Amino acid sequence: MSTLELAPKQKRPKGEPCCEPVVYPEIEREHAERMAQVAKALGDPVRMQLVDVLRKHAGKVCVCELVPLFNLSQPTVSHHLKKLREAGIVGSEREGLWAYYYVKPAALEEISGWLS
Amino acid sequence: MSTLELAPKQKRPKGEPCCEPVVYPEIEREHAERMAQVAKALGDPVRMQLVDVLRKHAGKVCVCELVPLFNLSQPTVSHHLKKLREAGIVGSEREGLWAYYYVKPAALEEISGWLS
DNA sequence: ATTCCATATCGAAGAACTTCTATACGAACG
DNA sequence: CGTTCGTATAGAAGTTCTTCGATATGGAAT
Repeated sequence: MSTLELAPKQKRPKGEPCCEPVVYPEIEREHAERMAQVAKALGDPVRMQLVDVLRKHAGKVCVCELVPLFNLSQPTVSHHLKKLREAGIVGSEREGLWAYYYVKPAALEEISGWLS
Repeated sequence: MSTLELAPKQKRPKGEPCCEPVVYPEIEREHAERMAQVAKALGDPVRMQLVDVLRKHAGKVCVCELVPLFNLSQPTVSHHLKKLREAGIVGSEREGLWAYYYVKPAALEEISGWLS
């Protein structure tokens, strides 16, 4: 998409289109879709706070500690964690009865780099 | 949504305590909601590419140049631009028949800072 | 004035999301 | 074994999203 150039505006031609034809940025499409997937996963206040807690903790956090942070049922928190896992933002491990979640920083690096 | 107060963990009736020491959130609910709103607006590939185009051009871009970038109807692109405007990510100006959109960098700074 | 043009809004269809309750699963305890 | 506990999944209800075609809006040109 960096090679994309937008034509300057011209006076309105009678029967012709308003703008020059523009090349679709195919190369950047996968990039945008990957970042949009991550952004979408972060686009919920509950998941945003879940990620923040996991990030600040810089280690694994038990689900049983995450559930009481919200006025939500345990299955709902589990659902949000699953969404974050599907987006590649977090990973999880089982230890006996308990499940521990942690942030996978690589998933956030692409969008973070794009934003800055 | 929860105010993110941490309830004390209940330990298992028998055996070891359920979890590691409690983790406290470092971002407030309103902060998370604001950033989630921006992330949600970016959580669509079309809007992600729209913002990318506007950012790379570092100026105002006519809607008529944005529409042919996508295989979407003009009302759909207009709808996505409206979502970005509602999230504070872009602004728009009218000049005669044409509408020009531009990025408002401040909206991206908060989430950008949080990510890095 | 009237017609044309670029954009925004409306209304609807179908998909996806968030949340719940109920339940299933697997590990640990007795 | 059966029970209990922490977690995940299933199914359903209600809401929100994405997209379209149709139409409205308002500036510009004839």
